[in-house]
Amino acid sequence: MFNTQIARKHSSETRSQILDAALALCRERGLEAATMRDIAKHAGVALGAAYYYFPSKEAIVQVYYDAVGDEHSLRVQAAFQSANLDLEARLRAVFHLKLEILHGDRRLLSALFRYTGEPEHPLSVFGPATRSNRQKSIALFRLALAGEKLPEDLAGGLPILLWALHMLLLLYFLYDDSPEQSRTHRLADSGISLFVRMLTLARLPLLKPFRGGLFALLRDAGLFSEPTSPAYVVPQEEPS
Amino acid sequence: MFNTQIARKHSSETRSQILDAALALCRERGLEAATMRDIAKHAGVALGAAYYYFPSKEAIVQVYYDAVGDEHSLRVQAAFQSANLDLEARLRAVFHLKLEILHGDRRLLSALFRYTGEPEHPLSVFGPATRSNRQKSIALFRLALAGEKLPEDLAGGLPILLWALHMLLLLYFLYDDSPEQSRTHRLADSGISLFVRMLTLARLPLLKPFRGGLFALLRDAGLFSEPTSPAYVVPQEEPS
DNA sequence: GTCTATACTGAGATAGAC
DNA sequence: GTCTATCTCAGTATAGAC
Repeated sequence: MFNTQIARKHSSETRSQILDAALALCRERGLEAATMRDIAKHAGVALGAAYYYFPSKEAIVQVYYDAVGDEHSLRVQAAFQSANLDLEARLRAVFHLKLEILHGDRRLLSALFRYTGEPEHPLSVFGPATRSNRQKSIALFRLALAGEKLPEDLAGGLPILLWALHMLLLLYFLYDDSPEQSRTHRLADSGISLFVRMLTLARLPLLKPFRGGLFALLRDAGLFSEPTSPAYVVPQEEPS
Repeated sequence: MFNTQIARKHSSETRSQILDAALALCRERGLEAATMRDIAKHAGVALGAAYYYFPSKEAIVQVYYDAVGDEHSLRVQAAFQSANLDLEARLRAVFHLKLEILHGDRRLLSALFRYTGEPEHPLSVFGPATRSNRQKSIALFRLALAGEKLPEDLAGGLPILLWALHMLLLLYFLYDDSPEQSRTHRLADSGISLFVRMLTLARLPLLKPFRGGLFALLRDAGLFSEPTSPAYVVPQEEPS
């Protein structure tokens, strides 16, 4: 599998030319329709060069997936540092920044969703091969919740639950034909608002049976048990 | 697109030989790995014959999708007629019968999920082209809820919500490596139990703000508004 | 190590003979 | 209705220029 560390060995700009051409073509016409030959042609290189840098079309999607995650981490951290936000505002930042990054990339996102039903595939967003992408994303939700006083099970589980809901939102985003996907943004806001209210409600003893039932269900589903390296919080930028 | 009505024009058994071979191969090795050439060979016909009956490989998946839906409708109706079940038992029947039908077909199901992120694709389970499959499935959940006294918005929305949850369960099913996917079955039971309890809770006036918020959210998401032909209840078997 | 040119393979899909 | 031959094109392989 391609990974970004190898990139440094290649001195020229050829790689990014190919990547740019690939992403542009995929944005325009989707992954299927963007052939490696077209990509190479648009990048001004031979077919072999494209395959030299990206062993397959999927490798390009992988790089895109990683890049989106990194960009999201950077922007969320910047937002959290630049202002003292409350829980709702932090969650809104996480969701809307993601949507902003993906704005215009719905066809690329479609390409990624394609492997969702194939657990063994290296690009399955729920599969073992993308665990580190997932962990980085979950860490952002954990960061958003960091200020809250929560019982341990919730503190461990809610970030994963939020991540899962955010994946559902991205699916909604793909189907959202409103201008600029404004419906998706509104849905995110309503959902976050409801989530925050429920979090308050969940502390009421009256709702214990409900809360217990729901979270037992999520725990059974494994939603609360994605293994995490305890020390991991947020991806660090390597000094170049 | 292929549809089952055309089938009658083809007199021979060739079609079902091809279909059987195709489904067997796809169950065994997945859609990608099952080539049309292999399918034709296993069915004992030439490549051209396979394409004569199924204009594309996707057409085979389409036929499978339709067949699963029809089989599910038949079994659910049979279960509901053979005994007087309460709500929880009816919902269990709908969920477990679906899982039984799909048992052993996880690779085929994977193939179907592949198009979930492509709204325009004829096989997208959320797309306009599969609306009738969806309506048939939603009708079964409506049937399961039929005995309950519900406010109008819930009566309209809950079947769609249950259908959406059932799709999530199928995704879980694909990732469930427990023997015979027993975890999925248990999760279905817990989820149904919780759903029924929540339905009771939702009637308490105390929870009005919560219920209002959640259902407003789902309505905004469009989950409650999939257009339905009012007269439609359950697919009828055409007398042959 | 970086890249070009070109030919090969395998698979979906089609045309036309019978 | 069925077969054989063929087309197209993604992806691969390779040989070699620099």
